[in-house]
Amino acid sequence: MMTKPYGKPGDVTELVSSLGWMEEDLSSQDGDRTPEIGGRYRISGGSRSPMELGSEDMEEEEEDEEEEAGLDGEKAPKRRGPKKKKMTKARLERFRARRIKANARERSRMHGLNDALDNLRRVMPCYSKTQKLSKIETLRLARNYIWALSEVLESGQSPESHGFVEMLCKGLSQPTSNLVAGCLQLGSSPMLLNKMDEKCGGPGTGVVGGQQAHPLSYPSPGLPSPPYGSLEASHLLHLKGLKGTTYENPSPNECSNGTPPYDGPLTPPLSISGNFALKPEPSPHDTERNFTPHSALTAHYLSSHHYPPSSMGGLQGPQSHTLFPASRYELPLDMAFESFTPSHLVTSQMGTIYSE
DNA sequence: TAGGCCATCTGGTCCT
DNA sequence: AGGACCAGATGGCCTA
Repeated sequence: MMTKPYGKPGDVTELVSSLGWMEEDLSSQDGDRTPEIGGRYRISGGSRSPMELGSEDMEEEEEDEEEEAGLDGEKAPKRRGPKKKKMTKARLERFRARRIKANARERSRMHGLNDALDNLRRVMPCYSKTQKLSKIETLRLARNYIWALSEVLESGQSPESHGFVEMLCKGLSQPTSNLVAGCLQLGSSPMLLNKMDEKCGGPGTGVVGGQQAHPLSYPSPGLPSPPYGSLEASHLLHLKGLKGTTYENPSPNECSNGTPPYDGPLTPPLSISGNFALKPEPSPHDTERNFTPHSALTAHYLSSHHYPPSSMGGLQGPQSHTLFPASRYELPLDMAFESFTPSHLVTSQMGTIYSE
């Protein structure tokens, strides 16, 4: 996949040529994601670019000559801090090489972050490959989703209730709220559509998590038409069918849809849906923290194990001894959004999920 | 065209 | 020294 080229002004080629750089094939640093324009690497051309600063000193061949403050003027204010060493050619080259490597790492890091966000999007109540939630909306919805699910567990509120939808939509933008509301209204009037073609199980199978999924879609009046308003069926199905569901967790890689499998350690919220509970005994696979988008299974598990709501704050179940430090799992998603105080339910569950 | 969102570059800070 | 992480800056793309 080739991402869009950098939109930055300034072509490093000039700088490279001025330095005597060979045109490097930078693709080795970042795979196919290396941005190129016309085969040339582009970098920012900010006014403070060290490249430009350095280029002025390039003529200097003296090695590491210290600048004498006051050489250029008796009134010149003395600079504080470490004296800047002159950018010799060698130093400049090292600097650039470092910078390019750092840029590649940073790109890679951000791609990883985006991949994680994509994984998060996939477990949201409404997921569309074509109309992605923005990053901020994804986080907001995730927070609300956790909150709403905890309410389902704690108060027995129906996931089909108006309140559930309201919780999900709290603080979301209008379009996202419409999307979520539209998706969840499906719960009472599902329509069969082979939406699962783009989900797990391949075209027509509709198999999600070992169950026969009922692909849902929502042609909501006044709402953006699908796929904007498409629904990840498994969520609602599990929300609706918390009782008596036999669940076999598929491999995390089974739901790839052509996207890279998610094989890294899961962040706690994502792991709500892991097969944490149905295998009391740690298996060799437990360390992989299998992941499937069926968050409501947590509810299923907890309810089937008769965890009273009162115990959620200090989980008294068989695995309560494995609770993780609360500080680590206290929903950082809250962040700068409006005040949000979910029960400790989810936090407590995390300890269970991750018991090893 | 303004505003939202995004990808990227960059320099600073902290840590190993 | 080098990597991870972060926040600010910048510019492109898209949509209302």
